Amino acid sequence: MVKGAVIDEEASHPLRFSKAQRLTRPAEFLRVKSDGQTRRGALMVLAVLELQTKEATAFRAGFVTSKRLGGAVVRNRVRHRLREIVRRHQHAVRGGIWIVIIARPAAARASYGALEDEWLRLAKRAFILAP
RNA sequence: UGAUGGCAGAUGAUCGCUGGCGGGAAGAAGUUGCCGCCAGAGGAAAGUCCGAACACCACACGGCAGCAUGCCGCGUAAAAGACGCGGAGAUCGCGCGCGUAAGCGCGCGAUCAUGGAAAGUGUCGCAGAAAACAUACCGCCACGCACUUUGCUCGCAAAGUGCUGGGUAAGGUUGAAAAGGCGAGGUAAGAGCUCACCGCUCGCGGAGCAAUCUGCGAGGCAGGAAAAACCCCAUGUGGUGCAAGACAAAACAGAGGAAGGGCAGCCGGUCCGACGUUCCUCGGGUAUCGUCGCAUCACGGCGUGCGCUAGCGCGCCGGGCGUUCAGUGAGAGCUGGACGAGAUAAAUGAUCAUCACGGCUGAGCGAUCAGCCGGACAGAAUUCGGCUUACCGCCAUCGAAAU
RNA sequence: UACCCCGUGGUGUAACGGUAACACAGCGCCCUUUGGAGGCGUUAUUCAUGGUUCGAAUCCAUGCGGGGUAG
Repeated sequence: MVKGAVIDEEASHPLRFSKAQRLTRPAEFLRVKSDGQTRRGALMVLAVLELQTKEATAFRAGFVTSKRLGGAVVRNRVRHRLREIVRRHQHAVRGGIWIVIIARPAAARASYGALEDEWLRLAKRAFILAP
């Protein structure tokens, strides 16, 4: 009864993407970078780490926008767009993985649509989309 | 095209992000997620160039060193230290006037880190005689000596040349800069040597809060530039920065006390004791998806909860501060209303539509319509006051130039 | 976020306030049958803009760029 109410509440906002679903600690980023596999694109680099845990937890994502992209405004905009792309496609991604998206300098001038196409292409190649 | 001031597109939809308050749910709790309401970047939030608040560390007193500042007045929390406003002076440019000239006066504009070069040390390349104590190169000048020529009254005169010592600083070349300028007198030649004017310095008086200006008199010219060379004088000045710093508590060092059996460990002495063990208290640095600092306030009153009290937390009302709007006032100001971001891999967003704005193209006599393109610089990070730099454009006021 | 340091040819370094020097690299020419070595030449808005000064790489101010330290 209580559990059902929780499910109903979650279903009312299916596209929510809170901080708990993001990678925030430096150790987590280092782990994905060293143990994960990377796919390189023109606008971004996608790194994926398979977790060994048995239970099917939701995936977690981290975003890297270095100073090479530009000023604070440019970096914020790119990070917002990448987060928006992952948020909108979060139900297409399977669970049990950590992913890190590193923006490359060309992403500073790319539009939202270009970033979205690039992300979908890389995600397909990395086999992280749900069946 | 310049100055000053203002603005930094709006509305809606869908999906989200962060914080606060209220509600209710899970959990032992820290917390976690849900629903509703409210709030959520700038004129530069930037650079970190100055200053302040605040925090910690250091601190007997005096001095030195170092650093900073440097015309005057006022304002500000900020004495001469950030800065603003006003004034004084200097330099440069333009125009006008006076004057033979040197120079002076007036107006407009721009710039100025604007104490001291008569305390000292050092510097001023090349060129030039000389670059700072004028030891004077070419010169100029008269006297003396020697020689030559001419003249004649035959040892003197004139002219010229050379030399030693002397007098000068007028003129010359150089340079960024040359020892007051210019005119007249004066002299063998010259020189402020003397004089007029101008500049300079000093003294006295007047105006001004002051910087400074100005009148009169005197001196006769010393005192080249540069202190963003060292330096001197005066004044000010502890250091580090919110990653400052405070707190919490797990584990781990360490200290003190108590309990307990003479043993599971070990030692001394021979049936007692130390270390160790267990518990309690104190305690240091470190780690932390930690908390506070930190979101306008070390203010007042009332209510309420906790507490023996002191006091602490929360709410409401009032007050102060800041921003902004409205009214009033010549202005200073006064009155009233509204509002007060707070993240931490770091919120304030993404997408779409409509309207407004600017530009271009096309159609139309025109109002206008259609299409395309554009919207900059840039993102709070302890807070505040300045400065500087970046910036698509739009609006208002004032001014200038050209056509 | 706070603080600190550094900017000279393509690279690494020099230069009391007085003509920007040296090495290596690059390019061109000479020498050589060819190449190497060697010789000669060339390559600088001293990060930018102002200021002080007769004169600035140097002194001063501001900006720009780069790097570092602190959890």
